[in-house]
Amino acid sequence: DKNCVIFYMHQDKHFRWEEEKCTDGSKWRFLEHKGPVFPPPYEPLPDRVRFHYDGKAMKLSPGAEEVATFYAKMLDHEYTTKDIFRKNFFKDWRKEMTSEEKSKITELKKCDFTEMHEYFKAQSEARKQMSKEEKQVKNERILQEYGYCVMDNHRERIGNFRIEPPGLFRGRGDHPKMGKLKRRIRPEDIIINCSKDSVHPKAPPGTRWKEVRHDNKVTWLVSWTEKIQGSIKYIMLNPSSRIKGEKDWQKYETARRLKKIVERIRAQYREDWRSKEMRIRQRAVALYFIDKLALRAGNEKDEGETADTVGCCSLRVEHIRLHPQMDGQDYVVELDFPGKDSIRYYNKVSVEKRVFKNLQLFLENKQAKDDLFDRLNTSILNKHLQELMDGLTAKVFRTYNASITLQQQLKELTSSDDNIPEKILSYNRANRAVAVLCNHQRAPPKTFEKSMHNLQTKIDEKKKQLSAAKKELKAAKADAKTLRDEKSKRVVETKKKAVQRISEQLMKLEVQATDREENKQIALGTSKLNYLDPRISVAWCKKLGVPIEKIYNKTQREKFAWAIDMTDEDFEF
DNA sequence: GTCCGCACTTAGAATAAGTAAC
DNA sequence: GTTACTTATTCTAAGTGCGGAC
Repeated sequence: DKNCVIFYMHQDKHFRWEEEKCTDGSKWRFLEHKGPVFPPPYEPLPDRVRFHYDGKAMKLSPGAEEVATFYAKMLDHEYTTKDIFRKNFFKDWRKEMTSEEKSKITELKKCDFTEMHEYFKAQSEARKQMSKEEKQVKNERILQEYGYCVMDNHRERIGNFRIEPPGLFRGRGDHPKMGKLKRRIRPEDIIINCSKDSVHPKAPPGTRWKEVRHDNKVTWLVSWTEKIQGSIKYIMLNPSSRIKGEKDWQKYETARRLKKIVERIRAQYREDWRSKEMRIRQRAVALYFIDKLALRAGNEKDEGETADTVGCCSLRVEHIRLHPQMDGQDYVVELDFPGKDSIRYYNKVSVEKRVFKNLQLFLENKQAKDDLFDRLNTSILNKHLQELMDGLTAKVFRTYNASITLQQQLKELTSSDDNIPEKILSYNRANRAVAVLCNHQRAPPKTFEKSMHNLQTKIDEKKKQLSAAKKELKAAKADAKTLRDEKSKRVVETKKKAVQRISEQLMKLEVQATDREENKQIALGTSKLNYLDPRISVAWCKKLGVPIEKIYNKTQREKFAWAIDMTDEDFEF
């Protein structure tokens, strides 16, 4: 049966497999869990920790105090300097005040939260001082009780089994709702999903769930509606689970099917650049961007509710500039737009003449705020892609291009003669090429300069050590030449080994420095976790004798257990 | 087509844990 | 043992894409 999926996975060293998946869209047959873990209730501040308004100490009602602490905790965060954040916070805070407080506290800038801030800083300091065991015993107990569920005969790890604690909404970029109050979630807000014939999770004493349902067409265990955006939040399984692993595997198999026909698709969209129909030209140019530049699809977003970010289909005139000539290249397209998480995408790319001419056409008679692709959206694009290949959507191109790039780069950069640190540097460089393609950026770590400096100091020291060791070797050799006895020969050998060891250490440090410098603003984790077929990495490790632990940490090995299990060194993406 | 609800993947930041240096 | 820094894990926001109602 084609629809049957056989899934192999190691867990607890027992070979485990699932087969005969149902084809009716059901995701499980049995599901039992203990429900979510709620954050602890609010603990009022001790009286000595005071809030000041307009220079005077003021005791707040518990409700108002709790919301004030959310702000106090963020005092040294940039958020609290932003107007929108402050405005949204103050508005929602006032809703929690008694009428007396409301009439007194009328301006945020007269509020002084510093004592509260200091108090929380001291608390988190104290928490750090707690012994390892103290923290772990409690965490471990909760993890064992709530961190696992049973799904179809297997005990599976749950991803996020804790309910999000109340706080202030931290939207990314220029988010219009940043600073708004994220209310405490109550059991009455929560929907439980589990098997009818399982032991249902108990709501905390004196409370009840909003609903208990038994829907095996979905994978979530717990859900609730988040009131700031009105979206639904879920508790789902850990990436190491069968249900996630299988889906992940499927994702890469879809990308591999794209590989087989991608040249045909490319030929077609190039053909479509000449279409008589505007909608087809737009579709073809957008697809070219998605394929060549690994752009995201770009769904529409509700204006005013979210930060203004775009993807391919939602690009506007203001995000693109055309340069017939630039830096010695023809037909240069300059793209500059805020992407997912408001990360800036900036790129100058030389394109084919037809693409350039089409873009000129799309821009004609338009204003800065107008859509570049006015006859296109993600739904139209994906419908077209679906016709080209079963399961093909815009994001499959990102997966495909990321994985194929890793495979090519690994081939290009690594040689079996390299030593392990060199191989790992090459792996990281291949990974980096993908991260650059996918525009995975990070803020340079706060300690970056210092840590680079420290590393350089280490390198300098190691260099001194090396020259000293070389000197000693030379002297030993001279001794051996004159004395010609066994003992001095042995000394030469030891010194030789020392030189070798130290120069190896130096090389390692230098490689590390290069790696770190090149990684300053680039985040490798996202591509490694979400875009790179793990079988490419596993095969590479096997072929070149690199231990898998050098590439994947424990969590990653758990997530990719299926790939580690099934892949031999000949695997080709 | 358009809109909307829903479920799921992808994302960088924040925080915790681990480790090396002192 | 403590501190300083690195790495792993957690957190939750922000995307994608599907399907159904109109």
